[in-house]
Amino acid sequence: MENTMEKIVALCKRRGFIFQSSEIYGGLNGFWDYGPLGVELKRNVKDAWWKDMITHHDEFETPPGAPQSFSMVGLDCSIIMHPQVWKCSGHYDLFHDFMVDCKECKARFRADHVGSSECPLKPSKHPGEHDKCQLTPPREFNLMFKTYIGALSGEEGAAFMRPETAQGMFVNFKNVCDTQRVRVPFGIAQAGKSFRNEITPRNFTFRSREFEQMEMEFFCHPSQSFAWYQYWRDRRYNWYVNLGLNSTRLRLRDHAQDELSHYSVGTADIEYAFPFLDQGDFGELEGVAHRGDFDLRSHSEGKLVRDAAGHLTPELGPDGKPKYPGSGKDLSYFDDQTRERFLPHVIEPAAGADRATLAFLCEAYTEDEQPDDSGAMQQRVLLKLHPRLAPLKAAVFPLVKKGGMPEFALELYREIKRAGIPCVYDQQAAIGKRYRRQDEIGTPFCITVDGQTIDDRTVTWRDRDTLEQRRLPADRIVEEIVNRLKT
RNA sequence: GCGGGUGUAGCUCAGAGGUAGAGCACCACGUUGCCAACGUGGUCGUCGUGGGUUCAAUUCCCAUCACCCGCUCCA
Repeated sequence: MENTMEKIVALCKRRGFIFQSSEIYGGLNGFWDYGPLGVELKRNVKDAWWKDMITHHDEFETPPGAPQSFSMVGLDCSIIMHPQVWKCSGHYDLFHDFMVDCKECKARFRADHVGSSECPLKPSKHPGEHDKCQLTPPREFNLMFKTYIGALSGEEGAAFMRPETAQGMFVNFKNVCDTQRVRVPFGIAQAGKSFRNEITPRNFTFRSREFEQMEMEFFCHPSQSFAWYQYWRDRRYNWYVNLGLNSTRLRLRDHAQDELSHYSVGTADIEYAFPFLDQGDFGELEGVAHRGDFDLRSHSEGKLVRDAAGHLTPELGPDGKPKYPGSGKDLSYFDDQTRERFLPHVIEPAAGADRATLAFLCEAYTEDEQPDDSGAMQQRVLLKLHPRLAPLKAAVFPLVKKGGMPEFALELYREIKRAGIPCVYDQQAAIGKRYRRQDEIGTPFCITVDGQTIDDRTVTWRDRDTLEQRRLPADRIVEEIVNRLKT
């Protein structure tokens, strides 16, 4: 089914979910715009996340599987931060490579790894050692977007647009502790744009250069950190399942030891088998990482590296001082109950909002066959989106444009809108076509006003997935929609 | 960054060196009483963009941009 993805991309464009950025100018590789329906869908994804993380969190109750109760707070940091943030986080070095291409064998090597890389041309060992090798000079690859602060764009004003939202939460750890009366364990959550100069943006919105993240940093006592890691890993996986990714296309995968980042002591990915991937391949939706005390230490002492004994210590420059000095601020936490001072460990569930949105779209895309008015089977395209995620929750139709039906339907439509529920009114074309139009954009409920409505104020409630029809009093429609949105 | 493919109406696509077509969609009117209805009428394109060859280019050539596939990359 390699063209399933093409159909989804075409549907996204045709119905106004996702457009290519700057399309009238020929498009821009790696950038995408969300249309009128897409913005609703993606906002619903982010809202679901924010509400489940922050708004609906009960800090007095211990959730199932959690070691204890805890607090959650939100944050919204600037996209451009002090350049030192990225030096201490490790992004500056790791995202900033010099690469060498060989024009003969079409291979690319990191400039600092040429001596240890293998040249495809035998019998030479390393790139550049064979007579045929044609290496380009080292070229700079900046994986972070560089920008300039101030109207005079000199190098002294150079800065970067954040490649992740996480650092804003580490940098504000002390501010949150000092102002919010929170106690460890607690989490800080943030959703927002991030930017990475991906070498190969591809696969629709999956790998974009501008994208949105939903990240949370959970600060806990080191002795409890592994229990919290397991809690968040399972809880985040179930979040996707409960919102509709409940097929075998979703999986939770623990990283192997050699796959772990330089700072991580445990990481699990929540992955989805996107239709654009090969059979058996999965793409990352969210990474849940046990980051230890790497981040708070780095922003305090300076950028850390692992020494010969395997311990994290500040990386030193030629002068014997930290290569990238930290803030020098004490970011430890004092527990006034246990009289203990410690540097909290961090569990980080970091999700891609665009990737989640795309996964929900892919999972929802369904083709089935339903009989038309003459009983012949016709193909139907529908998005089986969870009602919480659907851009529109309901559509109201008059069965035909006469007999007072449009007036009644319009009034019902307005009542639904006044309740704050995204809804459309449509009296165009035949009733069957209107149902199908809504199916294609994932509207879960259609309400039809007919002749009987005028007599007894009941309407037809039609379900997107089952096509089932029920008769309900018009006055109970808003209540019914609200109830269905809670499940 | 490399190699291959693609780019024509909102969508799916046809087309030929002589200045563009179909189906669907969309809009109007009428009809239509629950799952992509019917009739009549109507709107839509600088043929991805820029340049070249030619009397004439959407068609041939070059470049460029975007998308797809493969390689490379992916803290």
